[in-house]
Amino acid sequence: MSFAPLDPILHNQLRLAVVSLLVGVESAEFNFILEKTGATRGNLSVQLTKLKDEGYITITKGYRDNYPLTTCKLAPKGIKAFEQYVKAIQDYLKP
Amino acid sequence: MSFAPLDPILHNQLRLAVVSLLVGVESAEFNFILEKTGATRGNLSVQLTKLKDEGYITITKGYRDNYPLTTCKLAPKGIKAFEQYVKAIQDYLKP
DNA sequence: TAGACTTGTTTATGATATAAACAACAAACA
DNA sequence: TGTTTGTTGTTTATATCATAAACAAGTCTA
Repeated sequence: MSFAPLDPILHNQLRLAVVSLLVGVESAEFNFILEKTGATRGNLSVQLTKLKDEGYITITKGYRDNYPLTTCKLAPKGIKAFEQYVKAIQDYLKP
Repeated sequence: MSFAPLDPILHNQLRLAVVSLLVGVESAEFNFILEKTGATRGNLSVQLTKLKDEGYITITKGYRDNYPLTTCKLAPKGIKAFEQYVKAIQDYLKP
């Protein structure tokens, strides 16, 4: 096999976008990610949960101005997985 | 949306590997692709058909030494799509 | 001619992605 | 006050997709 396997958790447009976003920042709020990715709330909620379940991100729930506030932060496992994914997909991109 | 959409036809490990392989060569036989990608015959058959239906590759069926011989070649549409995909996914890989 | 091999296709099913529907609470307004 | 609109997310229903197992059609060989 000349092609490294691609982490199926990251090989999804929205999840990859989320992790890519988080790599650049300390943390990000639900609505910020929503806007940057253009996703629907439902889809984003599902994919954030998946990333959390996988240990790629941590999710903190709080309140601000009386409204729920969900904050996401990349976990070490997520960082490693992202770096690994970036390395792996290079094999596919330059023939 | 800060992230360009990723062509769903190419955003699949096996199909991306196939197209990536084909970019480098004039054409490739079924078994060659099979070996290079490590896929199963069934899965490869399905994904090649999908790439053909999309107009990304052409498939030529013939015989060699009395056995069926399936040969694949990248079509112009496939080349463009691949270049576009490579460009698009860069947004996701460097934060 | 029976059995094993080659080359691929079809199909069955389990997983996945996504949007629609829902929920819980807050604020505005009548 | 109470009802209606807005905010922030979650749950669920469905349609699609990826994959391997089963199948098919022909070939070789003993």
